[in-house]
Amino acid sequence: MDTPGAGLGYLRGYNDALVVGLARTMPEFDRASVAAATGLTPQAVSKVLARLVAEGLIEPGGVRRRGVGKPATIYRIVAASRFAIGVHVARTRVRLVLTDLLGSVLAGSSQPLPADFTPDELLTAVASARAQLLRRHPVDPARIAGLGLGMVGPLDHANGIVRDAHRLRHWHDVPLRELAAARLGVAVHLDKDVTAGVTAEAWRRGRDFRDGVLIMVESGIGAGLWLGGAAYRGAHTNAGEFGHTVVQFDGPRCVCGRSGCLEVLHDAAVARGDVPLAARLLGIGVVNLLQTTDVGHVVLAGADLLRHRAVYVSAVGSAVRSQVPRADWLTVSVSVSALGGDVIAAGAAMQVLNAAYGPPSLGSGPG
Amino acid sequence: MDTPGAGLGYLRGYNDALVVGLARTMPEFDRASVAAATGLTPQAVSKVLARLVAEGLIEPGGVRRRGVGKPATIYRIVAASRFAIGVHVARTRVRLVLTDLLGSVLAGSSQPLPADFTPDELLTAVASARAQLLRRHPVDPARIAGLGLGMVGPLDHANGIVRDAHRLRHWHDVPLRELAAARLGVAVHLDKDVTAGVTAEAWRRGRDFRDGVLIMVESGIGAGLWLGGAAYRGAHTNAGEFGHTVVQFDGPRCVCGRSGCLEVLHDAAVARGDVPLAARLLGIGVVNLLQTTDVGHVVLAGADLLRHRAVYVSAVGSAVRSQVPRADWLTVSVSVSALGGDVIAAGAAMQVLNAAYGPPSLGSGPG
DNA sequence: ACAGTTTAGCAACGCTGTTGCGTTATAGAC
DNA sequence: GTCTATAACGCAACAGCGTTGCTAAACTGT
Repeated sequence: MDTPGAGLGYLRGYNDALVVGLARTMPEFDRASVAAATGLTPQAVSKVLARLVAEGLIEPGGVRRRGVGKPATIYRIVAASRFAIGVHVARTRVRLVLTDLLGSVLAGSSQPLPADFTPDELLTAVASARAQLLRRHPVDPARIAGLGLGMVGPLDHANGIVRDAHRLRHWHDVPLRELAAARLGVAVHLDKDVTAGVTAEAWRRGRDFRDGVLIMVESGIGAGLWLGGAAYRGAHTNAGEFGHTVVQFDGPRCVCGRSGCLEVLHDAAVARGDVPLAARLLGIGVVNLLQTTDVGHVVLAGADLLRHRAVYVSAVGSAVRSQVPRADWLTVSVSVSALGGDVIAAGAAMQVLNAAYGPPSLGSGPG
Repeated sequence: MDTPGAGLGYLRGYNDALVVGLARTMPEFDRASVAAATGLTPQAVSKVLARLVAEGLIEPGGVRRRGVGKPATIYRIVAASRFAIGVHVARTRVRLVLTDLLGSVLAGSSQPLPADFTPDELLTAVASARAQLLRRHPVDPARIAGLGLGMVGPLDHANGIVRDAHRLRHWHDVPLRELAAARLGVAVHLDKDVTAGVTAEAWRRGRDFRDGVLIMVESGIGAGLWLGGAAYRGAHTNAGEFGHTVVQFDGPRCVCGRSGCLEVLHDAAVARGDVPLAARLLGIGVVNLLQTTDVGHVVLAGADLLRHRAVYVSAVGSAVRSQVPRADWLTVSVSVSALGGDVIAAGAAMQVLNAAYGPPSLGSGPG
């Protein structure tokens, strides 16, 4: 990958994204508060706000009187100015959601998938679900920023190619991003399901969520990583293969070839009906992840986890409280995604929004 | 932390750093190759090169004839244009090195530390070792970019405060960066030892080293993380506490309170004289780390590891080859740091260089 | 000697955020 | 009712970034 030089366009995109980011989490804001939060001069903020108003992303709405002096103009984000469609490709069905610029889910639609579905069968199902979705909740097509796909890896995010989707035949080196863009006629984003999921949390929570992970338990265990204010995918889009970290090195053999993987132990406990043990094991894995990445937020998700939601939250929460070294400054929040079972699909949509209205990427190589 | 807006100064710093980064790894280069590598126009590269020549960081040296046409001017980095001093604070001694802009170690100097040394005793030892170092290898003081400190955590990198250095009394909430700057009269950088170490590898290897970890085995096991082209420290400068990840959840109790930590198992094996087992355990931990972070480079370091260097390299290498899912695109390099026992001190020096001549930081929040 | 090719750099330009300062709208005092 | 202090807004000029257009310079090959 090249390390591109930066020009004025990068600057504009970055500062615009900074303001959009503030706008997402503040119900209303004025010029002064943006200037204070960004360090930009009020005059520079005026120019940014003018650009965003021209694009329709924000709108002025009333004034704020703070005693003496001319009242400040108040701005609000226009949630319905942009939309995105997110797709969660699971093993037996595909789930689509429509979100607005705030990341709110407006509507959803599902389609079953044939066993061992092909790329073509997937795209047929997506096209049909999209039509149903937009019938159910019509929006101006010009305002749809694009369509995001979240699915199981391994895949190559940079080039939009599915390498070898786990437990799916017909899915070796499939250039899905291009196929989908051609078939559906929109800009397409392809990423791992868990990375899409953590993007949903980051987009909705804003700048507080600089470092976080999304733990997904749903036919396997994976983690989506958001590190230093951006999705982290690793050198080969393979980061977060959290289920295949060993927590009992002399334990039972896993399908991946290693012994005592978190996933094999967890699934065995679930199979025996011992969900509390499964949740405790997940807690050990989560604390391992915290020791390694030191993130501030752990978000739990996935159909298999949500089925025993209370058990998992309690086990992971107490693991974090008791097994992370005690220090008042070492704070970690543990929660279940507010998006529930839609988090992956919604996150796929928000990856599209993040690409268009989030900070531009640089490939910032060292020195 | 604020998320600062970006101005023209950021742009300049970023593009300058891009070129310095190329210059570090290319023995000689011309305008065209920089333009191709960065995507900047040749004219923009001319301006950057002129700035860097004016600063003395690079110099023109001869021409390159490529057949017909006017020969291209070739440039070289001036290794001796800048220097930095790096300090590795260990439990019983302090090690200083002097490096140049390329990250080459020019000279070293050590001092013993009293048992349970205080901040003041440390700074006295550093001042004395620095005097010795500069007597041994005199350099223009104006060319010394600063002094970096690498030591055991937990600490607060952003504010330069040692929180609770592990197994050291007198080290609670010590504002060491300010104390050292006042005492030594130079710009000071404070970071965890392992983060300094991985910075050394990144600074010397350049843009190939976008994602890598440095594994250090030296009175404990830790990892320094370099993710996405920058040091990754986590939300509380506590990332990389790799020794306290559990690899045998029903294993023996560790000092940290958890059971079956990598470190407690590893140290027990070493204590029994079973270094091969210790190395195998480290290999399991390294593969766990790879599953989580998917980095392209694993660098081994630390006095306890170097003592049995061949055993560790072989065990970790074969673990990576046999336990990471086989795929031709999933390439990981495993090596021992070429800097040997100086990697932490040298890395602390390179953190200073990276701050001054590496890419400026943004705190790029999402959206 | 000349043509063709490649590199270097001056000058004008568009765009970024910044600075200086005049304009506008309010609350409070007279 | 009028005036003054205050706070926010925004026009205009500006410095500095990379870009574009073009000319000059330095080489090889004919």
